[in-house]
Amino acid sequence: MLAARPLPPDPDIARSGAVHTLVAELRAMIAAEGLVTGDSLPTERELSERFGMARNTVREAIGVLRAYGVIEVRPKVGAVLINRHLSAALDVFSFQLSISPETFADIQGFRQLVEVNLFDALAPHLTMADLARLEAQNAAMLAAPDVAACAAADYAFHHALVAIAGNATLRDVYRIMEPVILRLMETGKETRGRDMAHASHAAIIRALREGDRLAYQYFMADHLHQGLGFFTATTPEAAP
Amino acid sequence: MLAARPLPPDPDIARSGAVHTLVAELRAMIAAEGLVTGDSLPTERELSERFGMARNTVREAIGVLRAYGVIEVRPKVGAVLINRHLSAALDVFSFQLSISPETFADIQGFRQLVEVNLFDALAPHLTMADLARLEAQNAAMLAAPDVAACAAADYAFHHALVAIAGNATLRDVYRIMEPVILRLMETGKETRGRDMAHASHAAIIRALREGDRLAYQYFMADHLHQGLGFFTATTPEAAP
DNA sequence: ATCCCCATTCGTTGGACCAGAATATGGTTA
DNA sequence: TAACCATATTCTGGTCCAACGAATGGGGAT
Repeated sequence: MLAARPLPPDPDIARSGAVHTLVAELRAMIAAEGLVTGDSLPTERELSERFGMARNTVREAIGVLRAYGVIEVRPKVGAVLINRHLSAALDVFSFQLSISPETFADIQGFRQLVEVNLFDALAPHLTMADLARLEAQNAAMLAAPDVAACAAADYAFHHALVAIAGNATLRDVYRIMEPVILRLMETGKETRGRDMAHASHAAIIRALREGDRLAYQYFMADHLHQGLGFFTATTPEAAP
Repeated sequence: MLAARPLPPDPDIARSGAVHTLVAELRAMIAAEGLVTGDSLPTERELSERFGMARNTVREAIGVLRAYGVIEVRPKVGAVLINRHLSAALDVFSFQLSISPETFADIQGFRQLVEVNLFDALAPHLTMADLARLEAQNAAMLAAPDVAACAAADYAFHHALVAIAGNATLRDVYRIMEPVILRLMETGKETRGRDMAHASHAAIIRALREGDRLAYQYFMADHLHQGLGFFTATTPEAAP
């Protein structure tokens, strides 16, 4: 079962076959007919008839397009064009995202970079409803029955914070990091307890409510630094 | 509206159906059996028998995994695990037909958030060689023969900047966004010329060399704001 | 306008055939 | 006998076909 081959001499993905050609033809057809987001493709049977291929082959090609975030197929209505390429690409990227110490460090560093400096992107969109939701999520963290639920609530708080900024790319990036962040938070909860995180969140919310940029940055940096501290102690290699 | 949804983080994508569950099960199987790059999966017929699904369904799931860059299927050999999810993500994102103005603004906003605040993550790792390379790339942008090459050099500059921070995950995310950033830069070059970008880059490098955090933030924000400004000013209605 | 029924469409299944590659087989020769 | 090469066999993926179930949108009846 274990492959003994050194490495495939053909690094190229299969560029032949009916499915691949059909994907290319569909792409060309979309471009030729000027279809835009929201338009729908013909039915599978019609496509199979038009291109002279079996419906299973058409389905496989459509599956590729769906995995690529180009179309979204709804039963009875057909395949409609969507604009979710980046989300799909990030999904693909994160499919095998390993939960390793390096990834932990990367993502925690990314969170510091983003969340501490998020205030300016956040403030213009912030509403009272947002603040109420953040407080509800913070309360839910305290009421969580176990560590996993607590970590989930913690993640929900930060994800909601990021979502308020209204940047779909940033939200997608956070979404793909969710499993890693959850693991990170669970470990943190086990070592530090949840009260500290709750207090930090409350301070962050207060700073947001008062529009205090410096206070927000201070509390957020402090909050994230707590999470970073525990695990840098467990990673031997953090240099160059 | 805030009903306690247990698990669906993204209700957009279809998270049901035999194909999706099989993808998840295959993913779990790979993790459970500790399969690594080079190992091979059972045959389609064996999988269909083991999971009680038709071979066509198994094929669709395998097609998804192949589109995700997780496996590469060779005739007679079967599906072997590969480690190409990053390049697969690049393929996915390059596949897109048209880039919407929303995506442009979105990614530019993401870049602002990241790159403007990158200084603190950058400074500890910055070396003289890094500065020299940045200057070389900036010079290359000026010497580029055409707009595409100029945009490529521009992207190389920013990618190198992000890479210096030493965050591999962030660097990969930037690589995934490369096609869109390139398109963005090409359009910018056509309207604004390259001298302005070159001057901004030079100012950024100077700020880095002098360790001037505020100057770096100022010039980077200005630089990225130019790119955003042109685009928001010239957002035409998408091709109907 | 509302409700109900039906036709259409996707989702999935089971089976079939074909081309090609890996392997076993058998014959040939040193 | 043993090494070697050509052939036959046997998998495996790639494609196609026919069919059924479930869900849903639309059209007709009220």
